[in-house]
Amino acid sequence: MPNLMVETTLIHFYANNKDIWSARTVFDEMAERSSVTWNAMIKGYCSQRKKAKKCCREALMLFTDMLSDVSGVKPTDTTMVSVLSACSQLGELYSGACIHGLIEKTIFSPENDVFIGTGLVDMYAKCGCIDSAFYAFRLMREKNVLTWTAMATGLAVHGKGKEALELLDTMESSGVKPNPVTFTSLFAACCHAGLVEEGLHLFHNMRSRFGVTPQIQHYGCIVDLLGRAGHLNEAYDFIIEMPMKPDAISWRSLLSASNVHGDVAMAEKVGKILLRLEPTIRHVDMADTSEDYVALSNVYASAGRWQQVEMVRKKMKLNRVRNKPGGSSIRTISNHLDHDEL
DNA sequence: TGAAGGCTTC
Repeated sequence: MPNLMVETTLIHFYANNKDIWSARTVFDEMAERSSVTWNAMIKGYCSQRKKAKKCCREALMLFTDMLSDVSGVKPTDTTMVSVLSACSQLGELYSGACIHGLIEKTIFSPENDVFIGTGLVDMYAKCGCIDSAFYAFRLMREKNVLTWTAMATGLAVHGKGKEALELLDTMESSGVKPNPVTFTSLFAACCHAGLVEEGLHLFHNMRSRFGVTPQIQHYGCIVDLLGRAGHLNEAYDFIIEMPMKPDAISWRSLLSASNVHGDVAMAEKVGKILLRLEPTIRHVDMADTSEDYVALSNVYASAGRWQQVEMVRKKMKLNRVRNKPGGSSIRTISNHLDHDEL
């Protein structure tokens, strides 16, 4: 006879191992479910990398099922944190705001719960409401490094680089130490606001002042920072001089910057390096590698070099790389639980 | 009140 705890653990196990469909089968066949069971399933959906949007929609649908479940099971703080994350990933402001309302009505105040508070900051910021994110942030009594980082990320995507750097000072004086993720967000903030000097200064001081050793993602951010600002040769040299093997992300951002700044020679050089990288370094998923072929093909197309465009297309076919359709993730006005896939 | 939960560059 299966038992509730064993089956719930099994849902965790399948979801953590990327087999969300087996997790759902276990969930559907259970005779009895606790809130922990529902949370395991909802969280499982929210943390899938593949088909993330579809899974986040499933999470929100399951959440409405949970609300109307006749067994009397109630959402908990864990449930709310998970569904806020689903809204963030989907850019679903309407659903996020509804869930915020539900949190205020049913559970404790978000300002006293660092998990829920951080979830709200993240949700509002990712859904385009930086003011609401900042309001939720200010109300929180306890803020940890994840809360500060979520706020910095929000400021970064809204182009508020100076404010993000000021946030680092306030964070420091509050006694919270930044972590490697915080720096990734801060560099992104500098990048989107064109704060090249400030970003480089922070990069050179992050170890001595904050005790955080730069990792490959930080080097990637600096490449992006230099590239977007048009310092393409500097960005190239920066990649070459990295103390570790450069990853595809660094090369890809330089390729994109070369395209934006119309430097066909640099774009061609970088595009070729990118395609020479082993597929495992470029991406685990073959579908994603199409972006690199398309990018290089676009370089040639913008320069009117149609023979090379054709050559890249042929190489793509030869390597059986399929083109991937694009999509948008911001949905402010929508039926918040519709079933279509983006 | 856990079998658990929040932040990351192209």
